Amino acid sequence: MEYDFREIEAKWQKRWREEGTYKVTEEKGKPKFYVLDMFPYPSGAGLHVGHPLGYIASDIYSRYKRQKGFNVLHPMGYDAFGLPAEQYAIQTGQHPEKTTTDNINRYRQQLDKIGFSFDWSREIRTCDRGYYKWTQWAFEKMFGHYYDNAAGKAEPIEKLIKRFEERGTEGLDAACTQQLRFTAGEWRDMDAHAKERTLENYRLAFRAATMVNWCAELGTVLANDEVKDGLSVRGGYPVEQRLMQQWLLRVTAYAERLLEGLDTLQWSESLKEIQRNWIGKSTGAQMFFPIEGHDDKKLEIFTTRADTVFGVTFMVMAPEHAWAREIASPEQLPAVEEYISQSKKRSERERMADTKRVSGVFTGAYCLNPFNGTRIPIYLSDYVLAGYGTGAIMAVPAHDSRDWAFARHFNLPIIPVVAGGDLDVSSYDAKEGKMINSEFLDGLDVKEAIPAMLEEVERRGIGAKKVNYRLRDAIFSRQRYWGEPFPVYYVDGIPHLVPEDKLPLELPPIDNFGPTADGEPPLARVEGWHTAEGYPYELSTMPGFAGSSAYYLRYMDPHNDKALVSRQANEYWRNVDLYVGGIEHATGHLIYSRFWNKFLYDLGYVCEAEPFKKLVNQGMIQGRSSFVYRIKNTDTFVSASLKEEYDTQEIHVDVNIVRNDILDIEAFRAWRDEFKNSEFILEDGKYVCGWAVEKMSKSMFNVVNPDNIIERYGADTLRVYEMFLGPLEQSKPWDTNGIDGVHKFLRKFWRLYFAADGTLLADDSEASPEALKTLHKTIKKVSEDIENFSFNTSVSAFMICVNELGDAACRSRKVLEPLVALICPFAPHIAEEIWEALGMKGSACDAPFPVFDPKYLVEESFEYPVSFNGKMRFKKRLSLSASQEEAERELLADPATQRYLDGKEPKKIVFVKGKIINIVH
RNA sequence: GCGGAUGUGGUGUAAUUGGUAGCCACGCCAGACUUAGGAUCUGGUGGCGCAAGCCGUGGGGGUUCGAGUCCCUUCAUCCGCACCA
Repeated sequence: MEYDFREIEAKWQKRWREEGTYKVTEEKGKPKFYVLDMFPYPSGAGLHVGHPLGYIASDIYSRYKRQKGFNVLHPMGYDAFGLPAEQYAIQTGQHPEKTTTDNINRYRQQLDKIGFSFDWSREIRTCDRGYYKWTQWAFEKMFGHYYDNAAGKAEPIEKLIKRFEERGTEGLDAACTQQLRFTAGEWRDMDAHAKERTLENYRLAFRAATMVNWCAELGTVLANDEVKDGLSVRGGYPVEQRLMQQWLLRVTAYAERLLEGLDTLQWSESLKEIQRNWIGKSTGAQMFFPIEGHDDKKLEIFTTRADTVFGVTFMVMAPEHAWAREIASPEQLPAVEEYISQSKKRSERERMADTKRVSGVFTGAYCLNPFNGTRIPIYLSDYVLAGYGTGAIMAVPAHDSRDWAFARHFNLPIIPVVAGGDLDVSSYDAKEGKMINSEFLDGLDVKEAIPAMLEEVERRGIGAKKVNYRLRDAIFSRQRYWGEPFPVYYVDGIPHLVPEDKLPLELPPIDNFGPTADGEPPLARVEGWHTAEGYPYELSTMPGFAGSSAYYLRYMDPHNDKALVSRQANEYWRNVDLYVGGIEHATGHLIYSRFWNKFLYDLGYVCEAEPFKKLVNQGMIQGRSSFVYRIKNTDTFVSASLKEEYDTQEIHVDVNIVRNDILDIEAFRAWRDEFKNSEFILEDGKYVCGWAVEKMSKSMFNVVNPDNIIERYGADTLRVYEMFLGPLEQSKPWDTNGIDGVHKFLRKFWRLYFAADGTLLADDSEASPEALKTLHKTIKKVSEDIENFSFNTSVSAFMICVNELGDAACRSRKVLEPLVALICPFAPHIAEEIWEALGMKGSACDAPFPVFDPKYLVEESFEYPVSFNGKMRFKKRLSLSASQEEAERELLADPATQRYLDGKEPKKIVFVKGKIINIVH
């Protein structure tokens, strides 16, 4: 009986489904382990072989942990709201709900064939009303809270209102959009609109008019992480800056905690670094520079280099700065107006595109250096951003390259205050060297001068130490249909929440998905999109990241209609022990869900401050495209290594009709009509294709579908091969060449247990020491590899194991039984089948994972290398019990040693761990 | 510009963490078998050389008895941020 993977895999997948093998419940006293994959967005194209890579790795780890005795939560679901389904709906008129359901069904079929140990009873879909109820609920909680910096946590907005009534803003330290100052009396005098506007300055979910990334083509705004190089990530359409009233989440309130929390996480350094850069903390000072002729105004700036204040030769304000017109001198005002309107016209994209161009205008106004009273001219320039710091800087051209370029362009003085560098060539930006021209700082090192100056700034009352973050609040509304509706209605323009017991506010059906004629979001088309009293609901919907921000919590308790997650379930499962997914979510989902979790943590709904303890980023699977070379203007194709002799054109060819770079010529002729009369110039009777690594996509004809692989080789082969391909975290091209090796390995594995006629070979004979050694060597290696996510090397270890046991004709159950349990995480179907054939109890996936016993690896003698002057010459076998002196004596007596020493005396013999390694002579 | 990662045979990769470079596979070569296959099995396969041997981990330098691994420098590729003061 040969290894019939088709029958075996169908049989076990059916049994797992029917018996609910992978269903888990909370079990007090049994240690839990939560393994999560980033759930997929079910696109219309289905899965290609790259998608399951991370799922296979996490499945191996889940199965391993399960065999190690853990209660493993390993769920799966779908991130089902989002733009592509809606774009498709606009093009075809098909309702996103239908296409999404179709796609999900297709995904599920594909996933099921791979043999995952998901507990599907916990499946969630972000577009289900029972799910998005809790997305809306969390939003309402954010609306109802503000962030108290003094308390270091979110607090109910009622507390803030009470405070305003009693003391106004006095002593308030809260996260906000703008620093406001008002008294209790002023608060009481505000009308309802003013009060709400004031509260929205503090709410964690709030409305504000902000510059947003507007994508006209998609008809919606996008978050910063949804835009790349001025184009939308989805679709690649141009994005422009626009001032719009939007809902936002005050993510910045948590900037410091998001940063600090990183130190507690087992994430890759590179990913943590990406998040640190995105949060962009910088420590420095805010300082006030008096403006000449405006006694009531001091120009506020932020700097990280307070030490260079004696090198300030001009000031720069962003063109959008509130005082830009006010301080301009009458002579300069027209030029200032002109510059402001010009830079308004330039989009963010243009500003990004020519960062080298220097532009600006003198305002005619002057500041006074608060340290030495020097008059400093104030300029406007768009290299200063309105949205960061205070929108104004002190310029130190000697030590900042942008200030240097500006000074050169406008012929402004450049005063060095740190020794070093050649200021005729460039500025000297390094934070090292001795201070000069700086009065009391002279002679100090920069590293000493910075803190000394900060002290001095505070002592003289010129400013204060200040921390700035680059992180921005997340824009939370999308002018689209296929997303969570905001549970918000407006009374006289003031937002009110849909009562919690009325949630969810369901997404109404619709049949035209485009924006309305006057540019309103699609929900404006819905008749009756208002409360019973007739108050209109919010028209925009929530962005894609809303539904994915707390989904890991919902898996803990997916059917609960009283809470997002019950306290009991949350306290058992706590947080995700292992999260596997792509690095592309570094500045999106992985920031938002940490924020979301910390917010719920502050409110006491969850018991862990961080959602994902350990995170592994699987690499991207790229495509490996194949090419044929057509001689221009002919139907003749020339084999790859001969192509230089002709004038050829490179054409992508479907990788599925190429094997080991050899083209299937008949299949090629049949592939497309235009190739049916092709002629070929061969080499060695074969047509060899060229190849290149490219993104896996239909247009490159390099998409490989897992269903085809499974059909031909089986799911176990696919699983093992995907792991064998290389290190999990590394990006690599998919190359179906080589899969035969893995498939051959599984067949060899099968033949360890079954003769050609299907009879079981395993018997009760004693295991040979060699076989036991092989087994335990493999257990050791595989266990260590799984813990280190080094699955490719464990596959190699299995291959060596099978080769050795095959050569030794090992039949002992003492070796063959543990081996099944060992391979089960990788190839569960074949393992179950053999487990059953061996007559073992229960299921292989519940079998205890074999434990390594070092006693089987103990040897009496050891082979070690002998090198001379570091050059390896021969190997020698030595008794392990020998002392170093004995070993040395025996080594020197060896004729081979004498030969290499060639009569010379050894100067030194180097021993490491009792082994002789090197003889120096 | 700043930050991070990577660089090893024809290909994917491995290397006991400073100790025999190339494990395990793919491919290729030779052979066996055969109901001729996209089958199976055996042997070989880093380069140069008939050989002893020499050379080899992007390049150059260093530390060390010994370097793919550590340090300096340089080049290339990929990723993230980007006028963030």
